Amino acid sequence: METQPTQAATAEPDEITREVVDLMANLVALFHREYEEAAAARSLTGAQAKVLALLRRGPMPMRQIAQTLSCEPSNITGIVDRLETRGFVTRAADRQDRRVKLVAATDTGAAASEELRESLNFAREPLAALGHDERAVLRDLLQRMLAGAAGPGA
Amino acid sequence: METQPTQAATAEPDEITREVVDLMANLVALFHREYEEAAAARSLTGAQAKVLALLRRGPMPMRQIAQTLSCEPSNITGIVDRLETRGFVTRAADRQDRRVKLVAATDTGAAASEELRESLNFAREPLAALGHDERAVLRDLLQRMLAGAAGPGA
DNA sequence: CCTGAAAAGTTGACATCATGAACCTTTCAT
DNA sequence: ATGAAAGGTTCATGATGTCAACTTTTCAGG
Repeated sequence: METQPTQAATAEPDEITREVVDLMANLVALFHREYEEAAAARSLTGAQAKVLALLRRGPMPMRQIAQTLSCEPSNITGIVDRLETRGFVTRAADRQDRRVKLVAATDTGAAASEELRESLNFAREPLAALGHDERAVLRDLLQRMLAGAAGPGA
Repeated sequence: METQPTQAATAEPDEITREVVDLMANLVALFHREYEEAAAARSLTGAQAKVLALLRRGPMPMRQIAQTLSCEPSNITGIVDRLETRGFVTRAADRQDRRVKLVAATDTGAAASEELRESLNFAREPLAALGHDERAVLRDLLQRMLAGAAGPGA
């Protein structure tokens, strides 16, 4: 199966590409809704849940959080403020560079984040429509799509 | 490796499902970022662009917009207000039911929405890695995933 | 026909998110 | 030692989102 050269990767998308884009848009909307709902069920906002999810791998400087989420550092200040007030994260100065504030999830915060992740049955429902082999095909296709673009959670 | 299934209530997420979910999450993040950027490049917010996109099929009552986007009607009021101020949409009372306000895209609004849609090269980049036949497979898989869930573009 | 309940939108108050400019502290290169 | 640069914060501002209260319109009973 050599890739059918559309020979116009930047010019005009064909019909199938258009359809896939629309399907992705719907999927994105669906995912977003489920994520917000699951977060709200734990009295977290989507943004707070995203930050908390980032901290699963360990403490992280404010700036890095902002870069990962593609937003301004000043925005993160407020989100972390609210998470800190509720006892989900802590702020600590970095030993090496005292300008840096390392944000770390507390046990409570990590538990909430993990719980939320488990409850995210977004894909469980839609994916149930697919068989095992089809899921494998889907995985391979998605992997190749993401191979070129820089993933955020890398 | 805690492959120990704590419970198999509805479906035990196997390894492939888990991988697909993570891939989807990355793809969703990528798509979302591109969408916001493409909208911002036309001085539209994501929410405004979404509403405008909904009107591609024709005029729509406020309430239906709210239901489709899963938010409160009062929220739509503000978004449509701003779109109307910029001349992207119009509000008109329905003939049959004068309580209903039909929101319709102006030519300018429709053009902006279409232009944004065209510029969404999110999929052009990642999808370029796939051949024509593979894109068709992907489309079919996504279609079946969305068939079960209530898609917004229904 | 009249009255009241229900539906569609709007308004207002309020919290969150997001940006940009100005600012403080710390680091680092001269 | 001095000044530039970097990491965070603060402030002002705008957009998003919810909820409660309100207006207008529709519709069902009496």
